[in-house]
Parts: sequence; C-alpha cells; structure tokens
Amino acid sequence: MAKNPVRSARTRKTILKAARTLFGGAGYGEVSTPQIADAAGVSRGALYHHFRDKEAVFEAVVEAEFQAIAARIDAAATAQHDPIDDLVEGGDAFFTAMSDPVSRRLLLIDGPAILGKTRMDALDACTTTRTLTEGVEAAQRAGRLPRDLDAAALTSLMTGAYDQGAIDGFGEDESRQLATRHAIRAIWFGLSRLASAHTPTSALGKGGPNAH
Amino acid sequence: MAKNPVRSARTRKTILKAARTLFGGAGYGEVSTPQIADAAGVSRGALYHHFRDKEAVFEAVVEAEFQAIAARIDAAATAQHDPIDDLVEGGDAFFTAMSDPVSRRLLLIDGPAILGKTRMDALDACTTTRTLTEGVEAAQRAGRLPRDLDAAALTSLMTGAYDQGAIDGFGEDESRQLATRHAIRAIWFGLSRLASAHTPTSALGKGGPNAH
DNA sequence: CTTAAAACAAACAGACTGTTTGTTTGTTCT
DNA sequence: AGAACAAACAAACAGTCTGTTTGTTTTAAG
Repeated sequence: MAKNPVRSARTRKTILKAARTLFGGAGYGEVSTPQIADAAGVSRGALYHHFRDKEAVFEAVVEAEFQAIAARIDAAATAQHDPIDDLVEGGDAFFTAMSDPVSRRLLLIDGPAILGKTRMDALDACTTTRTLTEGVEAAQRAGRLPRDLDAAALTSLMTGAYDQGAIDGFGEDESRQLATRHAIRAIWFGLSRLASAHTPTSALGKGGPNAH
Repeated sequence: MAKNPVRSARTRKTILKAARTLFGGAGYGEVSTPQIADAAGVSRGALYHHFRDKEAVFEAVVEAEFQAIAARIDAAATAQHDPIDDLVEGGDAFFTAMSDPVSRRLLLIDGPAILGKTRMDALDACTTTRTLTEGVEAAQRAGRLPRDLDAAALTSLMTGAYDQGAIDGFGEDESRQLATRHAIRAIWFGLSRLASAHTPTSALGKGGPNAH
C-alpha cells in the first residue's frame, strides 16, 4: 500500500500540523485547502492524495488532538484512595489541557458541529470520555456516588459541565479558572453526599432544607 | 427605512422559516443560499436585500429560536417555595423544549461554532441563561446553594450539563430522558446538601466518606 | 537499469458567495 | 389621478473554493 512510508508519514504530519493551527485558530469554515497546502509547503494535490477531502483532514486533526489530550490526562492520573478524588484529579488535568485555545476550538466548538455527535463520540470513546465513565462506575461501585443514577446520563452531564467550564472559564484570568475548578469539585462532593446519606435520590425534591 | 413594512416582514419571515428548517436539519455548512431562496420561494436577490450575508440569516434564525425557547421556559416557570425546585422546574422546561432536534442543532451544535461564544452569549444572555443565573443567585441568597461558589462559574457548568444532557439524552428513548432529568436533579440536590451542611466547600476532598 | 507504483503538481469543471446592475412594486405628495 | 421616488425583488457577474482528472517526479523492487 505504502511505497514510501517515511516520506508519506512526514508530509502527512506536516499537513496535519499546519491544519491544526489554522483550524484551531480561525475555525473550519474560515480555512481553505489552499491555505492549508501553502502553510504546509505542499501542493493541494498532495493534500488530496493523503486525505479524501477537507473534512477528512479535520477529522484526522481532531483524532490526533483527542489522543494528545488523553495522554496528558492519563499521565496525570495518579490513583488516589477515593474514587471521587480520582474523578476530580482527572477533571483538573482535563481543564489544564484545555487551557490551549486551539484544543478548545477543535474538540469543543468545531468538532461537534463538523463531525457530528456520532463521529465525535467514536473518537472520544477511547480517550477522555472513557476515563470519566470508568471513574463514575468505580465510584458507584464503591458507594461514593448514588447507585440509582444512570451512569451514562451522569457521565454525559458531567462531560458537558467540563466542556462548558473549559470554554467559559479558561480563556479568562486565573481567578475564574480557580472558581471553575472549585465549582466542579462542589458538584462531585455534593453527589457524593447524596450517596453517603442513605436516601434514594428519587425521594428528593419538593421540600425545604433537609426534607425527609 | 422600511417603505413597505408589511411585505418586508412577510418575506423576511418566510425566509427565516425556510432557513430554520434547512439549517436545523442539515447544518449550516451543508445549506446553500440558493437552497434557502428556493425553499422560501424568493430570489437570492431578495434574500441578500434583507440580510447582509448567509451568516446574518443564520444569526437571525438563532435569535428567533432563543426567544421561542425562552418563552416556553417562562411559561412553565411557576414560582415554587424552594429556589432549588425553581431551578429544577426551569431545567425540565428546557429539556422539554430541546426535544426538537432542530432546536438542538441550531442552539447547541451549530450556533456556538458559527457565531462564536461572544455572539451566542449576547443572544442567550436575555433568554435561557438569564433564568439560570437568576435562579442560582436566588438560591445562594436563600442559603440553598453554597455561597462560596462563584455564581458565574457554577452557571456556566450547569449550562454545559443541560446542553450536553439535551444533546445526548433527548434524541433517545423515554427512559434515557428520565434518567437525564433524574441525574441533573441529583446534582442540584447534592449542591443543596453542601449548603445545608455548614461546611465551606473549600474544606472538602482528599478524604473518605463524610470526612471532616 | 528498467519499471511500476506511490507521491506529488497542475490544470480543470462545477458550485457557491457576495456584489452589481437592472426591473417591478408600492407609497407619497401634489 | 398621476408624477416622483424609494423599497423590494430579480438576474447576471466576478472571484473563490472544492473535489477530480490528468500529468510529472520520485523511489523501491526486480
């Protein structure tokens, strides 16, 4: 299939590097294939030799970005004693990784719009979401998160919270970043309180403080 | 400015209706201005007479969508005794409104990517986000949410949770929708537990169950 | 050294965007 | 009512982009 794998890999990498900067800076719709080819120092023909179309270039960029982020999260994952602490730890690593505006644009803004939920989930399933899902399930098994909550639904909600927190909170100053980290910690610990109190969460609501 | 306001409003509305269906169905990038003009039964000239460019059409569609959703949420907002119940109520109305896949695509997927955070926030500030922000601040004043949490940061996180919950949970079956509503209720009640317990949230973490 | 396939370059066809130029419709003032 | 004028709409145009096709260079294998 590959007659000259070393050259192929080199130009492919060059194209992806240029594309990442452009897509992450201006957004998918504002970047043209001539721009990418010029920035990479290759012809448009070369680009279309290595990638089916513009969207395939973007998808490859996003996939690489996911893997890079996942690697950084895994590197920061030092197993704590408490599964809740593990979740907080992983989330903090995610936030730190998302300090890069290019990563934010690629993974959180343009990715879902261009590739769609299905393909984004497929790319994400093996990386950042996996960490969160496993963490939630482990915490439920340990009784540190309410067992009657649907793990997939909760994971989805918390993913959204992390993503939005990164978008809104990490283009800003340091104090806002701390406030974001603090708030998400509070969400985890609040849920953990519900698990400690032996009240089914379905019995909650429609009452004053500490209704029972 | 408008010499013939009745005709103007009529065609503008026709264009927006056609554009909403197309944008909400196929996505901004896959819809062309000839398509919109054809679907609306007008010429492309008419379209560009009423709107500066394709993006302006999309922005108008999103703005109208925001207002429609906000109206539905306000209509469902029956002030409860407890501010937490108010928050849950408003969120449920949001989820119900987001059962429409067109709304989801416009407001949650394409909107942020095409218009960007700044313009989306400007459109959202007077509608759905306002409800949530006010609810959070009211709950904090009432001591039903931890006062040491940054209201803006928490609102941002919960907005993300609601958005992702709508995207992931409301294209699916009924049981998943219930699980999503249940999980977000648990988040609110968990936070409310932290406020009831007189523990500063900053003191939480790095400990077993009910550490103190 | 020859050769065949991969890697790359360049030219091309179709489509789309935004602008310009021209025509119709409706209002307003006398 | 009729002239004058501006908004509303239609159609043609220029420039750009995407994806394909055709042609050239490079490189590994025989």
